[in-house]
Amino acid sequence: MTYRSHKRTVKRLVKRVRRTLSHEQTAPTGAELFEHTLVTRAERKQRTRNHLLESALRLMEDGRSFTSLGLREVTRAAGVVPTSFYRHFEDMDQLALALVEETGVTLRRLLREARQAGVPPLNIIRHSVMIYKQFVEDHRLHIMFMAGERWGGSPLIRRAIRYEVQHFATEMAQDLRELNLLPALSMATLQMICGLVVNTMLNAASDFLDLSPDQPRVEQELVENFVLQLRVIFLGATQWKEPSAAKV
Amino acid sequence: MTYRSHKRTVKRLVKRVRRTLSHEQTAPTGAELFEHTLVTRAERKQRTRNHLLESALRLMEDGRSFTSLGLREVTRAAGVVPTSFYRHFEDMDQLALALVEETGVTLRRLLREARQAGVPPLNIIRHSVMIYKQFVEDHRLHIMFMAGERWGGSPLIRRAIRYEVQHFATEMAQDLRELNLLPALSMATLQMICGLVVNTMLNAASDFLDLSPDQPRVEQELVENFVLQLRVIFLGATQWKEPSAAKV
DNA sequence: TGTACATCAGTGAACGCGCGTTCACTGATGTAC
DNA sequence: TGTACATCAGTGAACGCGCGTTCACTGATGTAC
Repeated sequence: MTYRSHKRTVKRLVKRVRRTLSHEQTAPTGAELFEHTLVTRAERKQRTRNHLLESALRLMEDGRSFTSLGLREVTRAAGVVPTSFYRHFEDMDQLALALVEETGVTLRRLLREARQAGVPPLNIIRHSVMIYKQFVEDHRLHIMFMAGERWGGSPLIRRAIRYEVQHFATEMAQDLRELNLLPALSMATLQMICGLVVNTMLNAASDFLDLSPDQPRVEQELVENFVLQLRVIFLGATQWKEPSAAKV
Repeated sequence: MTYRSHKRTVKRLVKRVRRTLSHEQTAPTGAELFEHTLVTRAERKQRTRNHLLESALRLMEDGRSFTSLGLREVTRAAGVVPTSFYRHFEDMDQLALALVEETGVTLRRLLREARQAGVPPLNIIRHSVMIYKQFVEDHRLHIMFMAGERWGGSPLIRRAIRYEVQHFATEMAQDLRELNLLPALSMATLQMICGLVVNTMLNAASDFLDLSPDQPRVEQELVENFVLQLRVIFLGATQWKEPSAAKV
């Protein structure tokens, strides 16, 4: 079905080329031919949508906030006309929510990979920090967006991000429970501690990402500081005594 | 000198009123008379400047970011004409820096007051949290601004805020050292821990301020969570063993 | 004390610009037969 | 396979609007004598 359509599209383009050659109208470019013959309409729509999302992220790359982005600016960067935007999102807020969603998926992938890798043999915290640092660098735009709009964005965006962060902390708590790393702690306490850990992670991520790449010395200090902070937290966690009669 | 000037100003205004009465020109309003006779030019300039700063803060009250504020918007809220802005700040960034400065002063006041009050007799952490919560509510606009622009604002603003926060953490570390609450820890370690504490404080502040005032239940949970997180940190701190050969 | 002059916080008109959104449109892709 | 028609992603012109910034100005305040 789709294949047939493609064949016909090609034929039509060939006709257009012939028309062009004889009448000197604008010919389809090579890229145009390539595009048209390779993908369905739905796929192309999806691709434009992704361009919009990517463009928004890239515009924030050097520290600008999402709120300061303009709709026209984003479409310009994505290479489409402003009105095209409305084929994909109702307004900029909806685009932001899509970005939050994407970031949430990314974060969950981090946990899933950690789960599959299992507990590293020794030096758990430093090992995890290095993996996390790599992860943050691999997804710097998403993480920057999330960390930056976490407290700064519109209330709508903020709530969506808070939800994702909470979700992440909960999943982390469940993992800790299953790995039996802190067997003495109740689920509520694990959750509280994971909240603290996640906040510390996000702060550290912002610090990493604000670094210019030519400061290995400062970077090393940040990593060290981050490792030590997590050690303090987990040291506190291992020493934690649950109150005999829990309130909640 | 100034007093004399005032007397003359009053006389001139009286003349103006007489002129008005006889020629039906616009008369100075009561407020105008009041203002003019009460303050010097420098004081009035300072007052307008404060109005600008306050207006900017108030516009951010329901969650908008500083970056999204317009110069005209701020002057409108302050009750002056847009061009007046330039008598006080070069641009919006400079106004933001003034706000950061103000917030820094405010934060230092918090520490000073804590220092004068001394160590509370028992339940140090919960006691401190309650004082801190009150403080955050008393200076909600400044704290909101700082917490919100901390990661979200322009690089310039972000750097200024980071500086203030670091300063605050350092001062806190010195206080802990002087109070001898954690005698086993080196200054570097104290600083690292205070960094963690300050981050946790700012996160908690953002949580407090995002609450609508009719959620006492959620508020209570937030306070509780905050107390527990600080306990974990300080529990970890008391158990901390400095490495035998410190690197830094 | 009064007078003549300087300062400068705040005014108001004007500018060019990019914004978000509307609308009717184009023409490749998709579907029915 | 070909034909006739429907769909709909992307276009391009147009709109009214608020923005930041410039400029020459006003007139109360401040100063010198």
